[in-house]
Amino acid sequence: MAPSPPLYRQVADALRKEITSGRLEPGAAFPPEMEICERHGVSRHTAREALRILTEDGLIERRRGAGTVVKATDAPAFAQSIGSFDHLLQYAGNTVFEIAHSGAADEETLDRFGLSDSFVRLDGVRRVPASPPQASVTVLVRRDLAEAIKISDNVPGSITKRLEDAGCLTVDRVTQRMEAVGLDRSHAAAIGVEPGTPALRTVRRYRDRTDRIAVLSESFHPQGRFAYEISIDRRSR
Amino acid sequence: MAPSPPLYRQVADALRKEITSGRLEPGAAFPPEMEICERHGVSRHTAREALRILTEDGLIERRRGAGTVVKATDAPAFAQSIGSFDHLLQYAGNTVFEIAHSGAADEETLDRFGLSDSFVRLDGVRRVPASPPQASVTVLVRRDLAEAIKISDNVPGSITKRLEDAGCLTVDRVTQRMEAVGLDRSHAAAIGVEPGTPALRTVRRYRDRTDRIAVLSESFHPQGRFAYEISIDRRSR
DNA sequence: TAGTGGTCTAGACCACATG
DNA sequence: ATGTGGTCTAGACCACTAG
Repeated sequence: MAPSPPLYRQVADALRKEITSGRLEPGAAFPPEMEICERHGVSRHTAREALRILTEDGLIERRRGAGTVVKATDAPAFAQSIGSFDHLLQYAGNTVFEIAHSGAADEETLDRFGLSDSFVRLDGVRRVPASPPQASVTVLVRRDLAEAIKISDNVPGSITKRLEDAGCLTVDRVTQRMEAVGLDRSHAAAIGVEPGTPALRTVRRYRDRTDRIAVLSESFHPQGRFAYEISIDRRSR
Repeated sequence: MAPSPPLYRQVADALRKEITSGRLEPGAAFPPEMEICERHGVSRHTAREALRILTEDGLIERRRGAGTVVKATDAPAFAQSIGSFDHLLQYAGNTVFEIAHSGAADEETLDRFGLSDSFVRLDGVRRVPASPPQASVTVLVRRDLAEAIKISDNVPGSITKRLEDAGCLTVDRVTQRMEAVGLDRSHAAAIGVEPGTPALRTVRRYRDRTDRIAVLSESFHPQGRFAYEISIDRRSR
């Protein structure tokens, strides 16, 4: 005989069906705890445990005093977990950002990335010391942040990590865009390959708690020197 | 006056320090619930609530009967949440996988991807009907799965979704690898571009609950027709 | 067999939002 | 003022693991 699942899970599954079946639209009021206790004949603790599951699945939203409302009709089924920036960046810890030029970012550059604040621009390559460059990199740092730290010609690790360690920035969200391009002359020259060589262009926008862009990086990884890997797991239920 | 945080959070923070300070190594035994109750003068429910937080942060691991052990000394700070396969694939819902050739996958192909089981190979393109192809695609489906469903020449959406909907597969983990390449003649011809055109090569491995590879897809997105975007948020604490 | 974590009940007080 | 969800206690029984 299959052992029956715990009570709170049975209640959660019953409630989940109310939502995923479409009988409860997003925004609709959800029954209060006491009603669930009575309807399913369970204690409040058990009902709350069930509601906790639905909350963690993102199906409902609860507010003290106000009540519970339906938030979504289906739950995200997969999650990628990332341990640190270094993991996100997927650079070996021993790579260095070697800066060849720096200065204020011009209007055209800011326009190209849709930036409105004032930024400092750093151009260079990323490599393991004494190895061929892995990528040609441009980093734009918001001026107030760039002034808060000293940036030398050789930055081990990443600029954002430096900013976070210095306490001037907490990154709250990163968006990343990747596409294939052929390298133009300047990027090709920077990393010593032929113009037109296929490359992975990656643009990352780092946002702070106010959702303002704090740092933007654009990098070009030529064919054969880099691959980006992610693993996505089904959420444990 | 700042209101003091709830008891269970205070206990959780105290316990967390025990771990992150390094006084408790990964693998070390963690105090049992009753000891925490006595040490902090709280009820078992409150202690459990604190332990739940540490569990969700991945800092400890609990096993009924066996006890609690330290799992890691720091918690993943970022998480990417993905709502569905369609979101993962980032194809518009109306794209179609048009199959040009199909048959058993040959030894060389299996070797190239490190596969040991027997697979069926499908070659074709992905596109919005009546538009230029977005990508040249090869899909390898494990033979037992391919035989379980009927595969026509035009598959709307994705093969894995089809398999999941039919109930013959539950995908538990997807790994994805992306890099830039120049297109070879056959892929270039399939999507009507010049050989050597830069393209984003994406290989996805879909694994079932036993961690066996169920489906593998390789796609080539030429320059300008596709960009891959992800957003990663700091975990709310 | 002893001790652990998992589930469940009954009851209480509180903070907060809404009418 | 009422009802909501958030926190907390005290106590109980059970399933499981390990010595």
